[in-house]
Amino acid sequence: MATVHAIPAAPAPPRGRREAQRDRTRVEILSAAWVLVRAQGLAGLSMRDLGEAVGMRAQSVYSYYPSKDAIYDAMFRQGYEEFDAWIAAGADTAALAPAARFRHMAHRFFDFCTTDPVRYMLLFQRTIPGFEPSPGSYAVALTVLDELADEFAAIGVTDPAAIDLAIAVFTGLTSQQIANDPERDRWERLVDRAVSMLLVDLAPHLLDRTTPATRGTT
Amino acid sequence: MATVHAIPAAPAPPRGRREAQRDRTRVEILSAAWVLVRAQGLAGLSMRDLGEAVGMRAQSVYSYYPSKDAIYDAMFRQGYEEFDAWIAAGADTAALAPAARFRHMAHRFFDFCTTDPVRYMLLFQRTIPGFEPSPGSYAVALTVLDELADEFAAIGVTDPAAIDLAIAVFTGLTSQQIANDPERDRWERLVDRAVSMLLVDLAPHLLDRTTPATRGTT
DNA sequence: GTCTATAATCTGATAGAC
DNA sequence: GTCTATCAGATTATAGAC
Repeated sequence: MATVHAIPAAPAPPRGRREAQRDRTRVEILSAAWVLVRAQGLAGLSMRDLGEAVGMRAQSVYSYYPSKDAIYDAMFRQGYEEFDAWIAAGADTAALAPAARFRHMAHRFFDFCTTDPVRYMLLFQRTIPGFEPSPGSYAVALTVLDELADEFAAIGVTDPAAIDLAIAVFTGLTSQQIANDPERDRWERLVDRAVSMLLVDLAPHLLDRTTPATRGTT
Repeated sequence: MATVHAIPAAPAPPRGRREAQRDRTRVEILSAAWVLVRAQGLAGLSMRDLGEAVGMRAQSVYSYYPSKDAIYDAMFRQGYEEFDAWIAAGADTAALAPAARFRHMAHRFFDFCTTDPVRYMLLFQRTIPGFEPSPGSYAVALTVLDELADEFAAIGVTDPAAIDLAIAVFTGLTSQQIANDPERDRWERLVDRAVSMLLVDLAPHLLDRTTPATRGTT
């Protein structure tokens, strides 16, 4: 219902102390929402608990977010902004050879997902009942995924199907790890092997020199 | 902890008409639960709706299942029994060459999952709030997964890590398909490519027919 | 075996006082 | 901006009549 003109990842700077305080509270609420959701599951978030967690009545939360879905939406957006930051943080691997860089990226992606399974579910699965991201937040998601595609391009992989395949492989490993062995590393140990396997298929030119093809090293 | 001797998939036969009718009603309730869950999501199941769907009051459902979790548990078990039947139905591919059989199996697995996304979530993801399968149902799941491992063994793949990797790849493709492109085939089209890729890694001997095998024989 | 009645609790959300 | 009060409903589950 509200005007959804907000351009992705471009929050207007607060205009005064009032607005600054308000933004701070919004951030605090969002942060509390993440804590609750990690403890009770994505669908288990309730406005009551959320209010209590920030020292308010549930009703007061509505002064900051107009609905529960708006909170999910803000979490979705924030999650993708974190994913964006994650991508940017990988820039320091630009010096690595493409194959090594790909391997590095794979491990980092796996870590990004498994360190916060709930965030992973919110961003990459459709597990939440009636929630659909707003156009604005979805636009952020698409932008970030485009940047991920750029990362693939940087190591010479531009075929969209190849990128889909690679992402599917890593999300598959991730979700198996989260669902079936959350405390250990049964699938994490397969990341290297998956990388080698993928390289053969989608970037064989990267292997034409000295082919290390290490398997199973952690 | 409990005696896990209970042999999966061996319900005692009903002892009389009374019990037969009761079992029929239980089946009817379960079937209605699947319908509801497909429409409203796994977590959206309510006893009210379920009762209404079978022409009862919600309270009467408790005469057949002692709790909502018991219904989830029965669905979990039934899902794995269907998966078991799915495996058995693949026996007619025994005549195929191993690589072709593997390919066939991959496509069938993808179909099994995508034709009922909710079942897929219940069986292979941990998306449901507070539900844990009972020891009995979990034993069924383990048995069926063992049979799946036997299928891999039949085409010469016995390394547990290799099986984990293959399953992760196919569940990854599946869940991407379900979450991001439910009406079309963006990831389904990648199944063949994934199969080829996997074969190179985990069963190269199946591809060595035309080249001098210098890797050593079995 | 199904019902009515109801407990006990949770939910998201709104109105309006201060 | 936070509160009280409250709506209007949902939920699972139990007790006991018939």
